[in-house]
Amino acid sequence: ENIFDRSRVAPKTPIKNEPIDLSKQKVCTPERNPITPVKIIDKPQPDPWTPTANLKMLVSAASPDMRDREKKKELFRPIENSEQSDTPDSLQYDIVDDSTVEEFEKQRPSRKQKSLGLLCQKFLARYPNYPLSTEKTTISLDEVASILGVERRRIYDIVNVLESLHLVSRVAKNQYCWHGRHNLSQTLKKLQEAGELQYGELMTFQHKEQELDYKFGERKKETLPDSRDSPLLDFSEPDCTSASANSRKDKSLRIMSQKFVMLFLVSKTKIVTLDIAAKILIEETQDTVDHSKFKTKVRRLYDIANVLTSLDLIKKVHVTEERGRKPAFKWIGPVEFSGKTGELRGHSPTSDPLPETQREACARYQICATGKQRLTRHASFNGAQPCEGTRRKVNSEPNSPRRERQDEYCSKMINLAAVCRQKIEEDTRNSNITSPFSLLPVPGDSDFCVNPLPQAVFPVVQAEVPSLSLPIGISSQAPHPSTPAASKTEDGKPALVPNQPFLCFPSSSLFMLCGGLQENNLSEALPTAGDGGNRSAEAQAAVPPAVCQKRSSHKCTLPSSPVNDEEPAAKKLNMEQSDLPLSLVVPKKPFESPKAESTPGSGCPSAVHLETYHLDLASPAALEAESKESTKTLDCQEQEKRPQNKDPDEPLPRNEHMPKENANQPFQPQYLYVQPTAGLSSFNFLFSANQAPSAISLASNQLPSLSVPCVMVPSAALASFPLVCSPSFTSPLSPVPDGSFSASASMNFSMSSLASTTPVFISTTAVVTPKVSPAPSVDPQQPAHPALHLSPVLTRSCSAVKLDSPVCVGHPVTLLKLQQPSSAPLTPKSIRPAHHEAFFKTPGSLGDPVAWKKNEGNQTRNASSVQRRLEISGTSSD
DNA sequence: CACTCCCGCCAATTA
DNA sequence: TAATTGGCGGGAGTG
Repeated sequence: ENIFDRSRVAPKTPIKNEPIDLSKQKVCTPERNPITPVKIIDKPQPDPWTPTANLKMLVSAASPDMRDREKKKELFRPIENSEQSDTPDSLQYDIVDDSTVEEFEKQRPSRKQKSLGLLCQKFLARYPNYPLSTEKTTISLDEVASILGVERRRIYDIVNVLESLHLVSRVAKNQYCWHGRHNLSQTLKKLQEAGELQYGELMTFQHKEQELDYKFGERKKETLPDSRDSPLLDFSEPDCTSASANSRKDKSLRIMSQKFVMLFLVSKTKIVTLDIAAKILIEETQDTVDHSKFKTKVRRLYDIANVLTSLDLIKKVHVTEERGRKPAFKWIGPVEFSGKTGELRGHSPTSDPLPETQREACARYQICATGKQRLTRHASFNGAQPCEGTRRKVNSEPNSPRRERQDEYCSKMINLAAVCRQKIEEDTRNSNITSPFSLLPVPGDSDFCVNPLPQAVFPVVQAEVPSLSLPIGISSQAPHPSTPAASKTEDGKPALVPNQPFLCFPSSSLFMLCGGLQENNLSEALPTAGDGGNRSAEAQAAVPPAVCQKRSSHKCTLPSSPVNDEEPAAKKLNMEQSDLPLSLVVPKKPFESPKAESTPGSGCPSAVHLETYHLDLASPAALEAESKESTKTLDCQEQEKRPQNKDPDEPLPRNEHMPKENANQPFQPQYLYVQPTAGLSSFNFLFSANQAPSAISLASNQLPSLSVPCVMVPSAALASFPLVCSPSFTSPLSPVPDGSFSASASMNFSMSSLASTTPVFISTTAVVTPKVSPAPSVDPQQPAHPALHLSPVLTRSCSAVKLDSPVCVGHPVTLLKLQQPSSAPLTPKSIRPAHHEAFFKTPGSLGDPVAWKKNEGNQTRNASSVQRRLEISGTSSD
């Protein structure tokens, strides 16, 4: 009875505005019913009708005893604390109020009232977000359960999630210690780092999926724990952790919660769809996932999501895909603090609200290959290690040791990739080729904008996909391996193009690239793949930068890493290795490594490299590279200046802008290429929007020719080359020196020639060209018109772009199609990007030695039939 | 009908 | 062995 009364009273009393809550609670609690207030809310209504209501009544009645005892003890404290210190969350309180209100309104016990989210809010309302450091608040499960009027089981659900974020820790049986959000930022940071490592590594490595899959299937959770879980979990807080916690084996809910959070932190878009998350979290995966298992996973994710929502870390959104809308959650909590590992910001979650953070997160590229094929792996870390800033905690070990984990990761990644791929495929098929873009067009919300798939999870996937799809359409042709080209990609391995930052992947139908990739990884990986001879030293230089970026972006940024890079560079992209596979080239981000130095090739190139580095993340760099290659000549001239400037400046500038790392990371360019079935035939380039590391300080100077990040896929059959520029470009940006990609940049491309036949798309929004017809009539030779010039600006700008929008959204896309006569993809191997100019050539066009050769002349691009070259540079050529 | 997700059985762990 | 934890999935509420 008391309860009821109170309920009425209480609810209102605590009105939100004031600090009320605290006071309320205190007030109430102290005396007799400490608890009541909360419960009250619920009870009032339920009582009468529901069967359960009766139970609850009973419970509540009974509970008082317990409550009293404990409450007196502890309850007060929390409350007090809360009052004092924090800035309590208004939310919680508010919520309470609301609930109360609702109660009145409805009297039913509606299911909603019993939701885990609401329960969690009530739970959280009891404790201060930022409790005084000195006091520890202990939480008694029984007590809380009785107070809140729910079964213990539910409390476990809440506590487990909170524990995963270290908001609480288990002290003993039935006892948890409330830590509040003081350590939340640290925890998130760690999770982010862990997530990057995991996923990042995955990306880099790939094993045969199959094998992995099997293995993984077994292991499941455990894997996680290794790398990150333990750390996360473990890391103790000063206050209360108890040892006991450790003992527990993996608790799936906790682990799932962490993984789920990691997905958000790693995701560029910060949006994760439930189904994707579920798939990723299911070890086994891939296609086969059992339906039932999937359902179960989704249920759990809802549980977790409800708690996270109560914490205001995520919110529900809907992502509209082609097919329809899907439930998804968007991260609204602090984003990245990551940059500075060392620093923890303590409580202030918001530490970095800025884009930077995002960028950072994004920074590295991730690449996923899905489908049967495998991912190409790159060894990421090797190179990376040096950089390590972030990872440190994660891996204590050196690279090698962790194979297992890696494997695991790989598997996960694979799964993810597979999932994405499936979707993509489906989508594409369904919709058809063209559609993809259309999909993209997102309007406004960022949330929504995202593309269906990937979006949520990995940024990469998301945005890109759609765009990619286009190409697919094109694909009509069969793939053919076309080019023998220079590249040597070995089997499926990705190859890197030396000068440029590209990766070639062999066959797989789909590739996902995420911005962050580190060059390092690539590079390393590449080598394995086959580095073949291409690597030109020069090019290498360029590459290296990328490496740095990757991991720790921060550190890396610098130059040192570059050295390593070289190797990678060597790799080239030839993709042909396999047959059809498409090759993707990912531009590396050249982050700036100073080292770029001037490299060898022509002076220009070096400059370019540098730029890229800056961009590093940003794919832009890649673009540049390509462009360089192709066009290099042209651009060079212009750019030369820049380069020159750059060189000297580069280093500095970067610094300025970016605080390096941050900048770097931030952008991750993400590319996704999906090979249409046919796809191979054509060459597709994808530029990611994001990528550009805006942050990067690409100074204009730097910009070398192109720093656009691109992905090239050669498709033999298709003659066409589709180019896609990621939205980023499109973005408005004017030429921001900084790195933003300005529209202008896009403009830069000189596509004019292309225009007619070749379809070029530039749109801010996603444009789809479905048809790009493949073969276009375009003449390859045509003129070079096609050449694109990317102005330096672009590159720069690119970087900037990334911020917000993830790719998906409105990025404008530009597609260029070029014919490629030959299937041979290009292999820039030799590339040296040196040129100032950025040249984009298609393989075919390669013919021009000019550009290419510029660097060395050696390149053999014979194979390719590139006919067109794109110049990207401001005006130039053409 | 699809999406959510509550509820509580029951197994695994602990005490 | 009893209690605590927590995986799991049926199936109900909601829109």
